[in-house]
Amino acid sequence: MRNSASSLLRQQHRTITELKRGPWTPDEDSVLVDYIARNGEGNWRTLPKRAGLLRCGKSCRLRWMNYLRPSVKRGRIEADEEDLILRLHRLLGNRWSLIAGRIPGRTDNEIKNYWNSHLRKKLISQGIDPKTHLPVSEAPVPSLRRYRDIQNSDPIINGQNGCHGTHNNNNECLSTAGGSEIASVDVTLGDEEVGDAFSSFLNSLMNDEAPFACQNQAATPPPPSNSGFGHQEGWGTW
DNA sequence: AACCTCCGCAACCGCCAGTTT
DNA sequence: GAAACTGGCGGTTGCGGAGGT
Repeated sequence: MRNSASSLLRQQHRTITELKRGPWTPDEDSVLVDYIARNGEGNWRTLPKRAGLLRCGKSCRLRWMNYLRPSVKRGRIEADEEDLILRLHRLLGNRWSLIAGRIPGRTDNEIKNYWNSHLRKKLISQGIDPKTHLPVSEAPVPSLRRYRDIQNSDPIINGQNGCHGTHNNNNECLSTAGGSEIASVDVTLGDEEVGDAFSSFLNSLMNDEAPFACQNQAATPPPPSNSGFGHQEGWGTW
């Protein structure tokens, strides 16, 4: 315990005395880009030292992921992208990385910022609860029936716009289950049963079996990921 | 011109889950 | 099996610019 405490202190001391924070300079950007071009991504912890940057690995990763990657699309969010964000958020909630994975070139950070600064306010001004996507006058917790209505009325979710099956962690289509399964759940269930069914639906989302279409499957094979949902927004070297 | 407020966005923080030792 | 390490995620912060007074 004492070892880890002193290690932490050393780490903090190092952070305070050696590591740079705040906005990145063009010079730092080019060092990072050059390094990754030569050596590829990964090993973020040791990357700064090897690249000669006075940043923590986390900061380097964030800068690369959100700003420097060639696949990152800059500029304003288009109307169709906004529409897609709204629909995906209605289904997934604040699962920014999952949402970003379905919008080529956009990062989770960008979508999160756009949501918080634009879309959330837009919905509120329209009298819609940004959490439930329902009119504020309605019950805060969506029922399964309402959930089914959302799915049936949404071409992205109900599969009229591309694939609509289950996906694994690599964002590959596995089956045509998912949305249609949920949509076919008996809506005459009692409150508790509805709660259970809804919970299981949410669990399926937690396993990335989201019943919505992903339009970019073929063109954008995702990188392998060692964590739950995978980071699906890019397809460079991982 | 100076000050204030608001807004957008880059960056940071804390936590978690998966992997490695 | 436990601890340490690593990468990733979502929430939050704070800076800088724009616009208003």
